[in-house]
Amino acid sequence: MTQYEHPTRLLVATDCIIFGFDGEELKLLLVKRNFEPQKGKWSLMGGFVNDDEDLTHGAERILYDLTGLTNIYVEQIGTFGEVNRDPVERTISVMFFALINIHDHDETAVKTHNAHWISLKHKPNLIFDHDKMVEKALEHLRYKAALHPLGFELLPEKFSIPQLQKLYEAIYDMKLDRRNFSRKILSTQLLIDTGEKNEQSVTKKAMLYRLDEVRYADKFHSFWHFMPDPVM
Amino acid sequence: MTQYEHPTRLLVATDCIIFGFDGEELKLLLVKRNFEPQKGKWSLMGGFVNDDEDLTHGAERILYDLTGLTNIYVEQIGTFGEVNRDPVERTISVMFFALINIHDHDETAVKTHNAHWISLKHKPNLIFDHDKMVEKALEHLRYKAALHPLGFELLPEKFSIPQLQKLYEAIYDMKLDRRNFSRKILSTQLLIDTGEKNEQSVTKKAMLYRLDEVRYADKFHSFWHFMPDPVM
DNA sequence: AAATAATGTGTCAAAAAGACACAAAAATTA
DNA sequence: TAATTTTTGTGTCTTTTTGACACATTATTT
Repeated sequence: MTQYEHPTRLLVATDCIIFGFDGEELKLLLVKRNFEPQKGKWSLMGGFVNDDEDLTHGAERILYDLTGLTNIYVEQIGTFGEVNRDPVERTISVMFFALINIHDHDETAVKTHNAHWISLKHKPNLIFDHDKMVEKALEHLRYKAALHPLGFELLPEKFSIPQLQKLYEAIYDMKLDRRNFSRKILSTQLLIDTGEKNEQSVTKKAMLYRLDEVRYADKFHSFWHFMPDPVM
Repeated sequence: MTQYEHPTRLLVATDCIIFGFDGEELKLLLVKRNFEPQKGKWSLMGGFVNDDEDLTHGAERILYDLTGLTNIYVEQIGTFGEVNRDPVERTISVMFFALINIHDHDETAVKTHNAHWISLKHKPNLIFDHDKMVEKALEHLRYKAALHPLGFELLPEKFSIPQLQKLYEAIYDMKLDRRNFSRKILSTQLLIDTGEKNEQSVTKKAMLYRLDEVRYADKFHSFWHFMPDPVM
């Protein structure tokens, strides 16, 4: 047997929902399409899966093309396959969720693809079902960041606790108590004091920490019950 | 435009990982294949996605064929698409996770498909990457059942707290304290006392409860931090 | 009638979470 | 230059939740 008898073969694509954080707002890397179909409209970055290519490889290829980065935090978060989701031709799309440190990306590559970092709060409408994809990804981020310490993937190597708090406040769109936040974060023992201070700050300079990589890898899969219950 | 120019179109399948609980053990509904390829071997129930069929519809069709049930708890849990995962021909497989009350299924339909309920602990090796699929599904069940009250989907309409505890002990393969378990379950206020008792029991008959459907729907998405931290 | 097995409920101490206050650092302004 | 403002770091107190454990009840078996 070299082929199944089933008649239907479909286009398979990967679409990447790429999150970044600039210190204030949660952002998405979106593409303003300068090609058909839907030229001029906003969309996620995606591409078709090749014959000889694993799904994850396809996603990593796209992410590398667009950001110049490898070793990105990537997760598959689901597959959309409704018959009419793509008006041109039926396409199955596997969604990948990526978190990057926004300052690390290759700006030239981003420009080449006509991509832009857009604040989630000002996200334009996207083509096809890409809005639903973003929603799914955001839900996943909120779900997972409450249970695992993956927020660090969005921050620079050295960061302060107030910065981390701003990130969590951006993810959940809510205010947190500074003192309880700090206590909870420090109790995880995931942070190592660098001895340095954040010189960019306007007022009191905050202490900079870095992630304890060993402990992070070790504790990543243990639930940490971090955020208060999201009543979804 | 009626077609994209990209050359590669692939077979797309759905595979269903179906869990049931008999009061003692967690079970899987598996198929002993009486067709090629891999005739005689065990596998998950699956099928190719048709031209005019949504992914979820494909999964529900398979589940209905096999169990005679509709309104099953179903979730998409991921997509496997490695180039060589199916030795016959490259196939993308979208996995669906289903929880059913084992006593409700249609035995004739199950027999017709040469399917059997197999205890997870005695699961045989499955074809292709189906073992990895089961592992993924079990991980998902453990993850989700700790956070959402979805265990009830596996129980009959009326059930006792000790029955529920046995289910959780089967899912996590660990013993729980009876008194603390009961307290935590009752504090959710998801259970309604039916006033009846479990007459099948050999010794003291346990009180039977039923799910508060309204509260269940309402609270499903709020995290309930149910199990102790699984140190995965 | 005593022993056994399973069920229902209660107590107590430790840990975690939530609410809140005060002091220190660094820039701004009066 | 001194007071003011903003941001940061740390501590306390109370309430809630958790984990460990004991005892009484029900129904069957010996």
